[in-house]
Amino acid sequence: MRILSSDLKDHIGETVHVEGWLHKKRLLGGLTFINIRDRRGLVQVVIKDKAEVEKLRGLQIGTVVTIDGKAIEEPRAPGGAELHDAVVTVLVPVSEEPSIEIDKPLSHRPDNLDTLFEYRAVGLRNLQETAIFKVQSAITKAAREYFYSQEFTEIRTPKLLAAATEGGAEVFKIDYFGREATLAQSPQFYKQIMVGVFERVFEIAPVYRAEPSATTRHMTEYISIDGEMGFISIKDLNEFLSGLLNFVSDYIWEHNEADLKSLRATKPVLAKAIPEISMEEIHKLYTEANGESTIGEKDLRPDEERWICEYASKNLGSEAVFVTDWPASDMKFYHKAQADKPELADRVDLLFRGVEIATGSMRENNYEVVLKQLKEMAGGNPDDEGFKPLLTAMQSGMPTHGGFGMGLERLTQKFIGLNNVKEATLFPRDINRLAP
RNA sequence: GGGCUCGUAGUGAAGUGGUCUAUCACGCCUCCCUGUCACGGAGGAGAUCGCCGGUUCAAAUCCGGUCGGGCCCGCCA
Repeated sequence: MRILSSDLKDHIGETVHVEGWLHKKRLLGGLTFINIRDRRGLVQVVIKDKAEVEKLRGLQIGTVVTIDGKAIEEPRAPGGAELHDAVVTVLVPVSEEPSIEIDKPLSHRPDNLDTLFEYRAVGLRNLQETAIFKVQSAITKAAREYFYSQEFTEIRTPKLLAAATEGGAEVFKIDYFGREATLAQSPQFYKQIMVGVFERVFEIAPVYRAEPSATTRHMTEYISIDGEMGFISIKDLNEFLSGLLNFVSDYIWEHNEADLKSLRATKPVLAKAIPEISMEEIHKLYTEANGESTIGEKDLRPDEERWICEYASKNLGSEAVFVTDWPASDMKFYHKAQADKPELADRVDLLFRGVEIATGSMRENNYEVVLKQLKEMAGGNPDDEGFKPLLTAMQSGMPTHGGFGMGLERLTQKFIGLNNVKEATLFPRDINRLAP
């Protein structure tokens, strides 16, 4: 029966069977140490029999082996236990040396990212890389748990669409049996429609954006954590996002502390209720502090986003901050303007450690108003098959509702402290990269 | 789309006109080594310095083009 690396200490004195990948060889003459990697981590094997060592001659890291040996308690071994009197069986020999190292940390310098991604198939076996994606897996799990705890229903919506509808970002056009189709930029309309069904829904799925952006925070395909809920106000939305971010942070630091520490991540300081600052106020503060005026601008500059996060960290006790009161002139047709201040949109952006990780807003739920906004703000045709389902839902009874989209990779990047969002992506897609 | 910047063994780096027949580290190969865990030691193989053209007695190094990256801005998650 196979024993996993982390269970070795429970089998001291027994002869056990281990299966995994050769991860490291250290030959000291009469004594050889090898590390075997399995899904839990590494197990150290000590081999004295030269004939057993010879079985591994010429074989590279990655070779798939089984080891039968005696589990020994040994304080000098990592984890306090190791295997002795090992019998090695090579299951899959590997003679090609890896193009990129997998037993030492890989370079994440911006100039070297291309190499990092080029050799992803083997480079991801590097335990430092693995740690990033174990954390990401935990983030996804935590987010999902939080949604369920708040009575959300998980949904799946199509990514192949008839037409570009949402507006804003560029869309990918593809050939669909001779017709033109597009790839979804977001599940926006579908999740709103589903509020009429389930009241609270979420989806964690890829979205596609054909923007020719070449920055450390953009990709053409990324995972969007989308939530949408009915019978709420913008305050409820902020409260939910505060709860979500705090829950995820606490969860990963409880369950993945070793991974996070190995990546030199620090646990973020987050206010239970993440502080809110209006865009106007941020412009004012930034202008006062930096002498460069951004007053009146309809968006935050990237540098402003970084600065306000520093500010919030120092003065408001939170490394995340909400940006509220966005100008209505820039809002999308399905957004809702503030009831008492129609020049402002009921929208909020969540900034975390210098970047925007989520955008949320209240949606216009009045059919007549949505219809008007669609025509006037988006120049859209209500009879377009892309708009019809949403409008039908509006006609069929939609409560006040709102929701958000959050970038999983950006969230991962910021929790860990990676420089580029692509480092938090197994196989990143950007304007230049379509493989591996 | 605009601006800036980089390209040297499998990987990461040094070298900014001549002694470069290109240096170092990791990895790889051979040998030594009984407590390694970024093991240590001795030796070895591996690079037409992204590509094309130009300047020069002489180019990895200077210039032009080209291809491929990266960073910032716009836009966004």
